[in-house]
Amino acid sequence: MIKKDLERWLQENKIEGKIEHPSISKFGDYAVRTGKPVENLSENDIVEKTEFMAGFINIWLKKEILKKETEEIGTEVWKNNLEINGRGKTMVIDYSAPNIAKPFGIGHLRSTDIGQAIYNIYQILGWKCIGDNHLGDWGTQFGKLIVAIKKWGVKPVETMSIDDLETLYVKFHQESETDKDLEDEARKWFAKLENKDVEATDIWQKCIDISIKEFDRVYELLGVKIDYVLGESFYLDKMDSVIELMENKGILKHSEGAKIIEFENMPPAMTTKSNGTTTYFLRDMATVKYRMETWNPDLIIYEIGADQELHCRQIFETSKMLGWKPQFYNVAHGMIRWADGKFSTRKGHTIHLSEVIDKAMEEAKKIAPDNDEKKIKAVAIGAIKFNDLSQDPKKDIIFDWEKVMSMEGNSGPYLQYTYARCQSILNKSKKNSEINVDEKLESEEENLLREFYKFEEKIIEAADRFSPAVIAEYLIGLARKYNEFYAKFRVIGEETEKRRLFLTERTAKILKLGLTLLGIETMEKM
RNA sequence: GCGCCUAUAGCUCAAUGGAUAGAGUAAUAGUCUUCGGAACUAUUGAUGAGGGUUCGAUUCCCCCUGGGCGCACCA
Repeated sequence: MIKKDLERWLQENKIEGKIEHPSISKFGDYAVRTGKPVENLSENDIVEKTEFMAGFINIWLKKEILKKETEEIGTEVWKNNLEINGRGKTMVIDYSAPNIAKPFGIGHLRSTDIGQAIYNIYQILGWKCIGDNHLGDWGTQFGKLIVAIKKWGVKPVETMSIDDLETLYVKFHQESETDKDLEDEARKWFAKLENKDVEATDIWQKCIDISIKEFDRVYELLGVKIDYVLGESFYLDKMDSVIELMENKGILKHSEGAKIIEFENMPPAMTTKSNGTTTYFLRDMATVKYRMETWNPDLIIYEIGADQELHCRQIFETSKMLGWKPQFYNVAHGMIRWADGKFSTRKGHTIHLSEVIDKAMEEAKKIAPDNDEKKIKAVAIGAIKFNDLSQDPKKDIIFDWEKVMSMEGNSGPYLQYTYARCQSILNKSKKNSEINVDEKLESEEENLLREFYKFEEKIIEAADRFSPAVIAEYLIGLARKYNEFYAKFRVIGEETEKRRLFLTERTAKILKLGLTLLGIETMEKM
């Protein structure tokens, strides 16, 4: 990796400071702020020249090394270099986690596609990755659902769709505003469920079956496969031992009939309610314990919305109190909301993912009516995912129909299109791709050559920052540079065909690798 | 009330202490007898307010204002 070599060289010359890519390319490939010039720099394989300006040492890399690094991208050597970063380390990532009996909303999409991208990024960096879909399949919400089904269900549960279930759930909330007894009834039914009541369990199981079927359809559509689906109910028989551990550590307090854990700088977390039923906090603690015992991870990542930031901090802090060793991180992605601020999910006014996909597919069809269904779908999903992935995860997303379906400019389809464009040239040309760095390059060509090697750095940065957006931004920049080049020069039939093929081929390679990391499909033609 | 996040161009986003704050979109004017126009070129346009730290602040600290989320029997 060039950056590592450069760091070594700087050390040899006793130059300290953060190396960075200058804001403008005319200041070189890298720069270090030293404040004063440094004399007698040692000879080196990678540095072509340096120049002191405005407090910076600007550094230009040798084209020979740029060529070598570029050629390596995607090869075994390259993969091996990346893998060194995380070799021997294990991470578990908790993502997607839709709730049973509720359609897959765009909120869960965010968790799903960011989580999957982080998984892919850590994996290419050599980590052993375990994806765990922690389904919301337990809790008082089922008490509510059972009450609603028994009171207002007009057909047998097993024949209901997931939308029917959602409608009933929403109705429960509306009715319970006036009828206060409903909440109590729901809690009683949940207690029955926890005590393995036959009727409650039967209804619960049927709701699970309906939901899983729907989720599988969505994951298939999104091209997402999560290693494990261990919902909350999986931990039912694993909670007692956690309670015992907490008792032994003396961190469990009794308060108003409930069992809680208190923290110094946070509100308390409840493990057991006054009626004896368990909470999702306790199930989450059992989950951490199970993950440790099963996979012994170094790092556990939660890809969960910012609305559960406190809950996550309580889990992390409690784990620390129990002396558990993994590092924890919560992506705490921002909420999706309208431009005017409101996004009322409680009132049943959610946006379902299927609706977004349908609309995006219509849009993709308008642009290219001749494309088959498969390509239309890949473009539509590419647009939707990219919209999510290209923004800093922790910021809220303003939901905008036009932007979600955008297929121009900074968009997934722009990248897919650029890739297809490259492939089209590569398929037409009969020549080998090859670059001779002694030839004088056009500035658009040189811009490309000086962009390729950064890919590796961006993957590492994305992992450090838990932000796939770092890669998304880079790919947009690369595609833009390629299209600038493309608009100005021809490839096929020119004297310079070989080297232009090289630039085209390398651009395509990175776009494909990068999009794959983001979980976005590429196609040869579109 | 307390805690966490957040404020950059008309709109949606970049810039994680550095050089001239970058893109997309919208608007306007162009490029092309297209190796694929889902493209390219050009013009217009921005750091919420006030302090502080620093050689240097969109970035760090304080305060004010606006927005989002959370704060025990939902998950």
